Order: sequence, then structure tokens, then C-alpha cells
Amino acid sequence: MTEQVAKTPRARYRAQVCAEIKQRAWEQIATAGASALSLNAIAKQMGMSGPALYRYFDGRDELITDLVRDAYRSLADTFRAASQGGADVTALAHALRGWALQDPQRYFLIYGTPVPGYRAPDDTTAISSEIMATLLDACAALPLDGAATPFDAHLEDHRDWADGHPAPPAALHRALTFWTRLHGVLSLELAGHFTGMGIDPEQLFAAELAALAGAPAN
Amino acid sequence: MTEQVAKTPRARYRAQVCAEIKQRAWEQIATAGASALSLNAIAKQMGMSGPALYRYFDGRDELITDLVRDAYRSLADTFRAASQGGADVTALAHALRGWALQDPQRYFLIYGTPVPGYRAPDDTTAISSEIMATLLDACAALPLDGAATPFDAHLEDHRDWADGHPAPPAALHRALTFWTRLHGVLSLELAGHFTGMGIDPEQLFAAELAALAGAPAN
DNA sequence: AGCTTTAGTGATAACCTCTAACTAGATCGT
DNA sequence: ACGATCTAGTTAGAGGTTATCACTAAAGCT
Repeated sequence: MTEQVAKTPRARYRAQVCAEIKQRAWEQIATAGASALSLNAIAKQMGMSGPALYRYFDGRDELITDLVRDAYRSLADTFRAASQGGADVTALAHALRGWALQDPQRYFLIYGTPVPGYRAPDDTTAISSEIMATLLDACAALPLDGAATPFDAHLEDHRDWADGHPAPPAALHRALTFWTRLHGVLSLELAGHFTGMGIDPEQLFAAELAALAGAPAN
Repeated sequence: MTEQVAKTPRARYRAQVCAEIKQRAWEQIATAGASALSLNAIAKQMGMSGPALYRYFDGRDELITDLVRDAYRSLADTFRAASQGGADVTALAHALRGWALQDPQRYFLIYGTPVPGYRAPDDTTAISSEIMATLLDACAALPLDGAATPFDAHLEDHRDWADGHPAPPAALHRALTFWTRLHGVLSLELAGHFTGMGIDPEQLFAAELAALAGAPAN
């Protein structure tokens, strides 16, 4: 017999409706941003009226939280797929950029402007450290021969976030700069801050990546 | 006689009310984010009811646009002040970080998640290029002796955004990486992505700044 | 003094989130 | 198979928002 993904037909129906709600939410977010997400509009699109959605999500915040979780999951899966066949820093970088360009608002849902009161659910930090782990693997595989910086010394004492990964401090440093530098270029590109400047964001991204994967003394 | 900042008493009153609206808006943004800005709440706080604010701003978007403009202006002034007495890249960096930490939501108003439909007013690009000009001055003062990268070659052909600044391509490159790298660290710090990791964002910022101001081959 | 301009009002429409009470139908236990 | 239960969906409504309209009252100008 086939593996039952959802035991009862009711649960099956429920899961399907849940998925359709999320799909419409993603479409709405992609075109108008997360702040314009409207439960009412989603319900109307699905042919049911208003408060019916509260059977599936406890409210707008709950739905967005779920989307944030899915976004983290999607990024983690993309990273995992990109690191198949050898953890390579440039493969991860291109996977990251492709994933971000595929749906900019999804990227901003994770790395964009935080709403002051909001706190991400705890399980996202677990996924986030999964992402960091594959990044650390790739950075540990790089040749690291530069002189230790003061920040490397700081990392020696504060490596709890690496979650037991045996990479040397220089690799931790490299992972952090990988994250911050590529995010720097990507977020400005996605926000449109390079449009009208005439430069090609992809080449700037490539230049930063080359600096990251190349000479260690940066 | 003193220079009349506002000719008629009516204009004077209007300017004052306008300023108070903006001030309340900033308070509201600082505590709850720009998406939670409520014209109604501002009006209630000021003792007048609802639609009165439409005498001063054409609507919510118009008000936010004005705040964005003020934010750009404030950053440009901060940069200008920091570059008094010699254009120094580290002085600019510290000025930037101080300005960002002073009001994170103001930073995000400029560099945060963009709302898909919105286009910044044209005069902000003028202020933005003023900011870029002081940054270019500081970067041109750095010793630049690294080998030309492919991206430097690209910049040779796409230097219109430098607005006639005579800096060599390597300096343009440095200015761009100054912008993207520090924004990368800063935005992640302000968004709280380092909290719980145990590392000190200031030291990471300092490390990136050292790389920027130091060895050119990064 | 009288006319014009302007600040602020209340009413209203059209949205939004979210709660409460209720109905109709599917599922489950016996 | 039938009755109890559980659930998806409904309408009604409270309270919030942006924004427009028509109106009043006061200030300024000639």
C-alpha cells in the first residue's frame, strides 16, 4: 500500500487548503511585499469569505511566521543541494544569489527590515545553524594562511554559534564575511540601489566572491 | 532685522505643525517600524481628529516619502560633518555606524526592504550622490596599489555614477565595497541576526573596516 | 468692512484584522 | 445504521485603518 501522507481525508483536505493559502500569500508578497499581505484578499480569491482562514492560521502574524519558516527551509535546502559533491564556497554563493533573485521578497522576509516587536520562532534558528554548518564546511575547505587578525582572536573565544564545528577561527571569520559581504551586495541589488548607476551587480557580486575565495588577507 | 525663516505667521504655524507631525511619525517608526505608522494615531496624539493631517501631507505615502528624504539628508549631513578636516575612510565608517545605531529604523527606511511598487523621489538620488562624493574623496585618499581586477575594468567603462569624480577605478571599487560590506555587517546587526551568536558586531565591523582601509588586494 | 484663503470638523465609504454565535455536513463510536 | 461529536464554513459585528467630501469658523489680505 502507498505511504499515506495524510491519514484521514479530512487532514488531507486541510493540508491542501493550507498549502493553497500559503501559495496565494507568496504571490501576494512577491507582488506587493509582506506588509501588504491581506487575509481577506486571500480568502476572497479562494472563494470563501473572511474569517474562514482563521480555521487554518491563528492570524496574520501566524501565517507570516509560517512563511518565514518555509523561506528558511527553502534556503537551507538550496544550500544543501549546492553542497552536494563537495562543499564549494563559490557554488554556495551562486546558489544563494540564484535563490535570492528567484523571489526577492522571500529573501527580505528573512534578511530584510525587522519589525521591532517580532521574534522569529525558535525552530528557525535551528535551520539557520544548519545553513551555517554547510557554509562552515565550505570555508574550512579553503586554504587559510593569512595572519591571524584581532577578530580571529575574538572568535577563538566566541565560537559557540559554530555549534561544535571544528573549523579554525580563520574559517569562522571567512564564513562570517561570506555572509555579511554577499548579503551586502545582494540586499542592495534586490532593493534596487544599483539601478541607475549603470554598474552590473552580478560583476560586483563576482568580485566580492573572488576576494572571499581568493587571497586570505582581506 | 532678523532673517525671517517663515514670512507669514500662517506659514510659520504650518511649518511647526508639519515638524510636529514628522517628529511623532519618527517616534512611532522608531518603536513600531514604518509599516505600523498610523496617521490617525498621530492626529489623535496631537489633539486633532483624523483627516486634519491631510492639510499637511497628501497621505501616508507622502509623509513616509518626506521622512525618507529627511533620512537621506541626515545621513549626508553626518557624512559631511565626519569628513571635515580630511576625508578619512575610518571616520566615515564610524560616523555611518553611529548614525545607524542611533535610529535603526531610520537606517532601514533607506536601506531596508523595499516595497515593490514604490519609487524614491528624484531628489533623494541627488543627496545619495552627495554622500557618494564624500565617500569617493575618502577612497581616493587611500593608497591603492593592488592589481586591477576584472571588476575594475568594468568600472572604467561604467563610472557615470561617480558623477565626474576623478578617482581611479580602483578607488571607485573601494567605495563600492565600503558601501556594500559595511552595509552587510550593519544591516545584519541592526536586524538582530547576531544576537544569540555571542559575537560582538562592533568587532566584526572593525575587522571589515580594517580590511577596507588596509591591504588593497581584497 | 468684506472677501478670500485656510485649518479643522464630522460623516461616510471602503478596506483591514479578529471574535462570537450559529449552521450544515462529515466523521466516529457504538 | 444511528446518534453524538467534531469541524469547516457562514453571517454579524466591534474596532482599527486610509482617504474623500461638505461644511464651519477663523485668520489674513485688500
